[in-house]
Amino acid sequence: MFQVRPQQGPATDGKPVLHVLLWQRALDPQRGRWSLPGGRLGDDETMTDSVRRQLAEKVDLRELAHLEQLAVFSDPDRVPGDRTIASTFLGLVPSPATPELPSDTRWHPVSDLPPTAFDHGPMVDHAHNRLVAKLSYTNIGFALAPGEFALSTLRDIYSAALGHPVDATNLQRVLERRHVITRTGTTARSGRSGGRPAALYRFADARYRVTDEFAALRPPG
Amino acid sequence: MFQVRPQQGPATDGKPVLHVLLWQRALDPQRGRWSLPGGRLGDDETMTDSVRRQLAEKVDLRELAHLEQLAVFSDPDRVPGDRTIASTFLGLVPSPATPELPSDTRWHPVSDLPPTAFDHGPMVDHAHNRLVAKLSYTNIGFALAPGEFALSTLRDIYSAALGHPVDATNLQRVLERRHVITRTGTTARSGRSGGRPAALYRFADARYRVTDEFAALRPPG
DNA sequence: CCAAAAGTGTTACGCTTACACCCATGA
DNA sequence: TCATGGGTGTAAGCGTAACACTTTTGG
Repeated sequence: MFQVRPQQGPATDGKPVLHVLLWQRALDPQRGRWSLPGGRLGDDETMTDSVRRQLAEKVDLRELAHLEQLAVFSDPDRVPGDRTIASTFLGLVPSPATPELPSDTRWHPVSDLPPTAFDHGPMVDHAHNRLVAKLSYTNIGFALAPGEFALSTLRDIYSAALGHPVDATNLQRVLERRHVITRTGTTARSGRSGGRPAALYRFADARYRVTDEFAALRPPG
Repeated sequence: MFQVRPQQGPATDGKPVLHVLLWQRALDPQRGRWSLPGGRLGDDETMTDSVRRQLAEKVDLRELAHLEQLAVFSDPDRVPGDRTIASTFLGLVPSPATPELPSDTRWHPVSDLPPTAFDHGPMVDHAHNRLVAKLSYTNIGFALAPGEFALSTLRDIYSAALGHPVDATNLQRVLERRHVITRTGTTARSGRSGGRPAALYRFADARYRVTDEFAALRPPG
């Protein structure tokens, strides 16, 4: 479960950074290490249903804008004890939301993960890679962005999720040409330091769609 | 399991076409329909091990040049009876090989599938889509091509797998620039109808590699 | 009037497709 | 020498990144 949120800590400038939701294990094995939310699959539920059920214990599911199956981790020794197979999912939470969290649960910057349990570190890496790729050729950004937003906000979100700077100008034209975002017609008020008020946009669809099979958002340089 | 092989049948010109290996069910449920090879996962085997074990019953595994996990199908009603979850794999067999097959097993053109069992039709579609995508940005072609080949042969293979015409000239330059293929230095003899002898190439690596994250092989037009 | 932020116009570049033209061989 | 297939050179198209310049607001 990923969300772009302001960087924590006193000495930081609150710049938006991609975070992942982790949960600290209270019991052995691997007590104290951080895990992805999850659990066992019930006999009569879809995997998706199961994931939603597991996540409901951690956050308010109304915040979940996208949920999608990713890879399966099936090494027989990936966890001690009985053999278990983990099917990972990509969940996305839009940016301004601040779901209440249980005390054992916390958002962590993906670029600075705490010690992770089992194979959950590689799982996060893999999911992040998929997110980066999908930002290029789908409209998946809708699940990270607010309902309406200024382009500079969207740039910050893409930049955080992709892990490299993004030019707002070019992002606008790319996403408009693909009909991924449209202007609402309204404009935001300008901030206290002045500046021209920004036009507001929204995503054209609130459902996952492949918009351009061969598109790319490249890092600068 | 995919392979590019000459089109079957009397009235065809033997043009290479992408085929998938299917197996005809002898027993109910769905007797007579065609299935992907597979079976249950043992307690102490990796999924990959399990797949290799299942496939060994159908073909000589030395022919298998690539094997990779794809999506999981987990709808509780996808098969009757006990709830089962299917994890699909992409297997590739190089082109000139002609593995011996059991009598209930046959190669079928992916563009003309027989009635398939359960959800195996969508599974084949999905695997084909992944193959097409990966031909663009990885060296996965090595697993469909012979050890050495003329460029026109490789063009036929790519064309069959992608499902659209491919220009041999451009394929050469694209794959050479990415260091996916290299010249062997030798040349093939020209066919009985004359023509300039073709230079022979081989794939630089015989292992799966992402060669260019943002590359594309587009259909003409 | 100045600083700050947003938006526009334009150029440059990389990668891919398209296609006309030249090369080598067998009959 | 002609037909056939292989190979080279080159141009065109498209999409994206880069960046200078203009517009609109607040102090």
